[in-house]
Amino acid sequence: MTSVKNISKSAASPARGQASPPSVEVNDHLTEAIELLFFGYRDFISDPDAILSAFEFGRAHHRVVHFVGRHPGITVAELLDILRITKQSLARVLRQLIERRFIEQKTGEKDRRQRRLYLTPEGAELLRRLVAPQRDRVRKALDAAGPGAEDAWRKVMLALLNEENRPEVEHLITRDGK
Amino acid sequence: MTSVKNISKSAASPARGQASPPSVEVNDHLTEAIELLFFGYRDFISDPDAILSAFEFGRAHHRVVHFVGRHPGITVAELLDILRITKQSLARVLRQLIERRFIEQKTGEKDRRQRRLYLTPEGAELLRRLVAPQRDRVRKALDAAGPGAEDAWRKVMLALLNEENRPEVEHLITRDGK
DNA sequence: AAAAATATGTCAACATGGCTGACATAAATA
DNA sequence: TATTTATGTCAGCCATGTTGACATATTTTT
Repeated sequence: MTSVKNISKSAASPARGQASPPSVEVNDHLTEAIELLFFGYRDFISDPDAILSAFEFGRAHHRVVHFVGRHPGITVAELLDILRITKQSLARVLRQLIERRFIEQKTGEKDRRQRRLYLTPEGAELLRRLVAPQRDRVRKALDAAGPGAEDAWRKVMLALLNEENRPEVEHLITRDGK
Repeated sequence: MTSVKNISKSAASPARGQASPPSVEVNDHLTEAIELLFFGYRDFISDPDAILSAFEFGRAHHRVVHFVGRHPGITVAELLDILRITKQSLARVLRQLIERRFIEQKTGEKDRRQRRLYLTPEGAELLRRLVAPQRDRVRKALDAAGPGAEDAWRKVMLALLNEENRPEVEHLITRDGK
């Protein structure tokens, strides 16, 4: 039996590193921050995966369900703008979500070319289950970091965005209806 | 000519949302934080992609180059622990990086079964180019958020980690040599 | 010394979710 | 009426994850 099996160790033990000190990379706070983002995001998206696999869905489905839940009646074009993927990529997961009745389409009232997207009750329930562990995680992290940390954290996260995306994202996350 | 082309809009205009107010999702600070992570990470990894594509490399290569650069002499098993992928997945990108002389292997001195990994000068140069925009981005974000924001941000990011990974990551990002 | 465990590599097949290109339809707009 | 827009769809490609099986060299255990 091989020791390094075909699985990534479930709770990876610390790399028992004999690795010698770095050559090219300096160990400054910036590099540490880069890795915090990498590891933080990795863990952040880990919770929903187990839930999704029970439905035979993937992260792509998660994203669609999330943003349709946040923006009921969103059009396909708007969703594409948020996700930054092609309509063909979206179509694949969207079709599955519609077939399995997690999302429904309604023809736009003003513009009947549009297919406005809504969560069904099942879709809303799925979203609740997906979002719960992420909310927990964020709440605990903000609590643990102490009062005032939230403001600073948000400022940094917003400032990480590409300049040109900042207005959009500020609008999206506050969802002030436009 | 279709209006929603086969490309994700380069600098997506704000979703010109007629979307009605949310039903299931409450618009609290936690949900906003979740989306900040999503959008923040999305932009954060966007810079290196252009550079990588010029080399016909992908994000998988980036991750390998990054962690080999940070931990010269790292073993394959250790790298697998960090990346949490299978050795078959790693093998594919590692082979390419070795063939094209961005990474080299040296048989372990103590344990001759090990293949310790090092960046070649070309690999180190590639890493520098990949990391530069990310460092810039983080530095600007921390500056923009004002003094003291860095500490709070780091605390939150660390607290976002799975409990069991926290010691490992703290060790990795500070790389205090074990 | 022989047996077992470990570190690594490799082949083959498959799944997910990106991508491009081409084309189709219905509805709105010029 | 002609064009543009919003959406959908087919076909195929690519990157990067997965599992399972097996091979080789080396170290460790018995």
